[in-house]
Amino acid sequence: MYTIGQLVKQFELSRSTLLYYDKIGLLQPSARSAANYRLYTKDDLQRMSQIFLYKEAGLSLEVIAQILDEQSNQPTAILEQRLNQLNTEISQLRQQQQLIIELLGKESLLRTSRVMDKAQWVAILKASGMDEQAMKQWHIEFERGLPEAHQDFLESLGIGQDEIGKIRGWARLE
Amino acid sequence: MYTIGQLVKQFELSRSTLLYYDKIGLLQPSARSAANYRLYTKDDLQRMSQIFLYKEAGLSLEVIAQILDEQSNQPTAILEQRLNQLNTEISQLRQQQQLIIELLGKESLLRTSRVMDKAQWVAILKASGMDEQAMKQWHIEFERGLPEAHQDFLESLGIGQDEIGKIRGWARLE
DNA sequence: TTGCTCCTCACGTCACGTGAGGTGGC
DNA sequence: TTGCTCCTCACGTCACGTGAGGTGGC
Repeated sequence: MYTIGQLVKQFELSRSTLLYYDKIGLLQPSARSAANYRLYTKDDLQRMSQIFLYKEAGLSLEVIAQILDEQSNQPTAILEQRLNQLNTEISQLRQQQQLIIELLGKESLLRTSRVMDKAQWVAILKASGMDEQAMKQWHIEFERGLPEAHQDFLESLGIGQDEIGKIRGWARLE
Repeated sequence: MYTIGQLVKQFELSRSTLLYYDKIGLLQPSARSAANYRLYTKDDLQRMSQIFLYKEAGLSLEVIAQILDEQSNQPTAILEQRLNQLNTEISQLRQQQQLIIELLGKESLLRTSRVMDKAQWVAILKASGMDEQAMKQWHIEFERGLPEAHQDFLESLGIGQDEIGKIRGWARLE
């Protein structure tokens, strides 16, 4: 049996987090001491570590409760859904980055910031010995092997949807 | 003079958003009609479009208010800070992606998801004609031109910090 | 009178953090 | 008695969304 303070040390979380999980029914201690202290069993710890894992994947507590309490709903579908959501979230954040770069007047910051643009990327590929022909081939292979990731990568360079469409178009054809 | 409904149409936002901005003092209409309707002037619209822009960059309303009300605090520093914050946020989301991929048992989903790993990336580069030597050169150029982005890119492939350290190490030396 | 736009509260959200005020075991 | 860990409310957070109940202009 473990008290709330011992759980706090095991997993790195706060006392109020545990209180909250108890309140919403996500993790309720299996027993109470004579002095009304919360007492957690090993099973409770087990459940807590599951919760912790899914939280690291960014799932909401409501969804985590669903996974843990209804075996019917397999986690696979939910995780795949979260994966998709992550893609949209990341691309939104990248759009914010591109906007800020624009607002800042571009040139000065590109080297220290971690945002790349098309010109820089091409320059690096050329400097390492790639020619036009090889780059074309690279798009073709990228599109064939990982079409979604290809789209995503081009977006990350701040290339517009129209140009991305063109690139992917000829990459698919050849 | 524009009513709240007209603002709602101009910018695509909700009535309650405007009410909220009024309440917290971020955007208060310059006048009221006889019937106590909020009346916004062109200056108010101007301010609203500024707010909208900064919101798209992901700034909090509190920070936006600071930028708009105190000219002293130039937006540049704040925007650069947000840029850094975006980098950490994005890399956190990528870690969530990598974790989910692990949980899902990897293989099945890599093609449809947008997450790449090292092996796939190398395969594409090779298929487009790059050899070991050229890849080494590519790391060297990447490190020289955009060191931060290089780190970031390697992280996005799910490569561990230790291996990243090694790669960047020899890329800097040669 | 009927629609429509507008008004002002007040409460809910998500995952806790932060007191305030109090109790039990060494 | 002193520390320490624990307890139970209750209120705050951020950027709104959602009613409830009511008013003014065509």
